[in-house]
Amino acid sequence: MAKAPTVYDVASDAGVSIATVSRVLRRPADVRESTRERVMASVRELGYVPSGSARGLAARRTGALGLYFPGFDAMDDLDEISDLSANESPGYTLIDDVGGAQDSHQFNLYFDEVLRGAELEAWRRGFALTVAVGRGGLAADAVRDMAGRVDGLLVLSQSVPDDALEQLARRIPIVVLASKAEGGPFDSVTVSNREGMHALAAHVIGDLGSGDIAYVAGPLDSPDDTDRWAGFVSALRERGMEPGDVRLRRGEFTRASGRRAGADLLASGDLPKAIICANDQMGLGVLDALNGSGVRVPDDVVVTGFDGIEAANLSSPRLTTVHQPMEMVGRAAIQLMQRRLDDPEAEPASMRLPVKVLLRESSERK
Amino acid sequence: MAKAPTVYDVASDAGVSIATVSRVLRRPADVRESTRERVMASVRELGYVPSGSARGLAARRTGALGLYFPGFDAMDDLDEISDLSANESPGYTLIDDVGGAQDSHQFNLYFDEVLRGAELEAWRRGFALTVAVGRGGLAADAVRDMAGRVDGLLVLSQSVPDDALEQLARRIPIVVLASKAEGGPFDSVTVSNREGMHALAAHVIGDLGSGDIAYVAGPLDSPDDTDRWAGFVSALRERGMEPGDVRLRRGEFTRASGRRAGADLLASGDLPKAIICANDQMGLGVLDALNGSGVRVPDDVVVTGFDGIEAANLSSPRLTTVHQPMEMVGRAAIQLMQRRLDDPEAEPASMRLPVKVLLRESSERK
DNA sequence: CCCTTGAGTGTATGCGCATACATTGCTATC
DNA sequence: GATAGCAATGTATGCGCATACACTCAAGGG
Repeated sequence: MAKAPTVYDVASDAGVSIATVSRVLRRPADVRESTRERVMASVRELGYVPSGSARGLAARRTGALGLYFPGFDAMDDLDEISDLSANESPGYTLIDDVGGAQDSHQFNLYFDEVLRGAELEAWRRGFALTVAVGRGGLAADAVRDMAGRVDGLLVLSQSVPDDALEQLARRIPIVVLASKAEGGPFDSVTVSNREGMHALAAHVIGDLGSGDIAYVAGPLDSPDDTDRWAGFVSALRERGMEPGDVRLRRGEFTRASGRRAGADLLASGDLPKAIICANDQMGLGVLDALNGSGVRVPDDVVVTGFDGIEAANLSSPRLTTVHQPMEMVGRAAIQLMQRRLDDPEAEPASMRLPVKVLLRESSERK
Repeated sequence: MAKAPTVYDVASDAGVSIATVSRVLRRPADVRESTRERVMASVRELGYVPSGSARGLAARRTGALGLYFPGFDAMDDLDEISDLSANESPGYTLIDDVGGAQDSHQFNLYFDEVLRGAELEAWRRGFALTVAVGRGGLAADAVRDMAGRVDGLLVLSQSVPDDALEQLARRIPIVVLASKAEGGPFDSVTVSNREGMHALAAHVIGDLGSGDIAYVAGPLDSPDDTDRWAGFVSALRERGMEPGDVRLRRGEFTRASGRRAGADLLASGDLPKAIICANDQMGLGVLDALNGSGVRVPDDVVVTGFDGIEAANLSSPRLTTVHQPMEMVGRAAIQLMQRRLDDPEAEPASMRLPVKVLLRESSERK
């Protein structure tokens, strides 16, 4: 790895000054064509690549945006993969997976899709995108480090302590994703959790006629859960019902906890007419429990989820759900960031993205 | 956004020199504790965040690694999401999705998982990870820009023109993912495509007894397809069969092309005993075609896929497949990069990662 | 023929940090 | 009590680029 050539090398090779080299790269129109070609030839010949650090320092902008997500502390089973001698192994393992768990680690699909949208939009605008997933307790440090190297920061709500965030906001624009509160001090992107659940619940209740309903909620500290519950309650009230009229169970947004909730309801010997779940994983878990017991969905019980994950589209019956536009969340965040960079003084804005209520076989009789 | 404080501001606030400030942050042990605390207090008070650009320039390393993936040109339907007034909308759309397509855009799950692995491993090593997805014809430019801002580049095979890559390799370490050829000039990570398909095919053929087999291949220009075919052929030969003894169809790695292949085989009126597909999407397509026609899988026909995507775990019957360790690919790539950064003169190395052959209901009779 | 004008290029500087080297003030040593 | 030795800190410099400003030169105007 020879020492990387710099503007100086290119300049002397092409017989011009470094200013001209820089201009050829940044404002080609300002340079005579013959000069430009000479410089470009040297650039190619030397394999010159401008230093991002030097550019960033001189121009006072890095041209990169940062995306920070909270991680799952648990996943850090930190084994080295192997030494290179792995090449000697047979290269495969035979596994009898018949009857294997249909459960699956689909845990951070949320991250994946948001990232994809953010990357797309960042690319369109000429930004690089740097990603970091928080792990362990060093969120504040990690995000701080990131803040030093980007022009703007996209942060998932709750992933960074509020005080640390406000600190950073003094230096660098911040957009909060999936913020619980619109109208905070930051630009933010939210999803119509509440409206979506309201629409879904209203539909289910309206179809049913009867009010015999169970609600499988998520953890108490989840803002998503709070919003969805609020939407559900408002739909109830429209029908003259109260939260007290509903059988409420609380899970952890996991398929296993959905299975438990479903089994409990079965065991009670008195199934409700509908089981509304605060997310898809739990909805799928409920389906698991019911499918194993001869109960027919949707004929005996209607089941719904929330999120619109892929597995909800592949279950049988397919799960009625509310699809969150996760990729759009990423894209919208970058758009808000662009706006903020263009006009640092603008009032904090909030984008609320629409959801799609997908009525499928788990709730619709043909 | 007040002007960001610098080392100079912190130094004067704390009554020390900038060298001391820098030391407090980088080599705390070299500074007396009382001084250190004074400096840290100023850092906190001023909300100081070190400039990544300046650090990178002075230290000659950016502390970031880059991950470059080819994109899907088609996906760029570049609509602006909306103005901020979207907040006035109802926030949801009701969609009757009964009988909706179970097909799904699972297109860049590969990207997602590799990224996740790379991010994890980069984080462990204190690197930031910058991602870019190539779009349009500017791969060389985009990757060049990226090269200027990272200490090392991970590149998916085929995503960057070879000459551009070799150019860059003179300046910056490069690791190629899913390289077709081990033993090239670059460090690379590959997956045991060939060995996996060999094992799977040998298992199927052995079970079957008979040799009546169809193979649904992918596009001719796919290195993955080439390797898998090679593994398949070697398994055939072990049984004394030749490629000519097999019915070969070629698809495009899509579910639709799998459906077509399945329909064709059905229409021939003479189903083979096994249909080996070069990827899961096509395998699922074949299942789609067969499921609609009363043919029983695996009793009448065995069907297999390759890749281990989630949908293959959720189909009915569940699809026997070969699972690629995509997250491991990302992790291994970072490990190779670390090694290369530690020892720039090391011989190019290649890691071949093992796959898992997952025998499931589409090939196994109980 | 002198002056103005503008296109094209060069010179000089600063961006914010890390770090080699110099300096200071102690303590330990004899 | 003089000196070597070390810990703690300061001074000065360069990293590679963008860019404000200065300069040159040729064409056009008076």
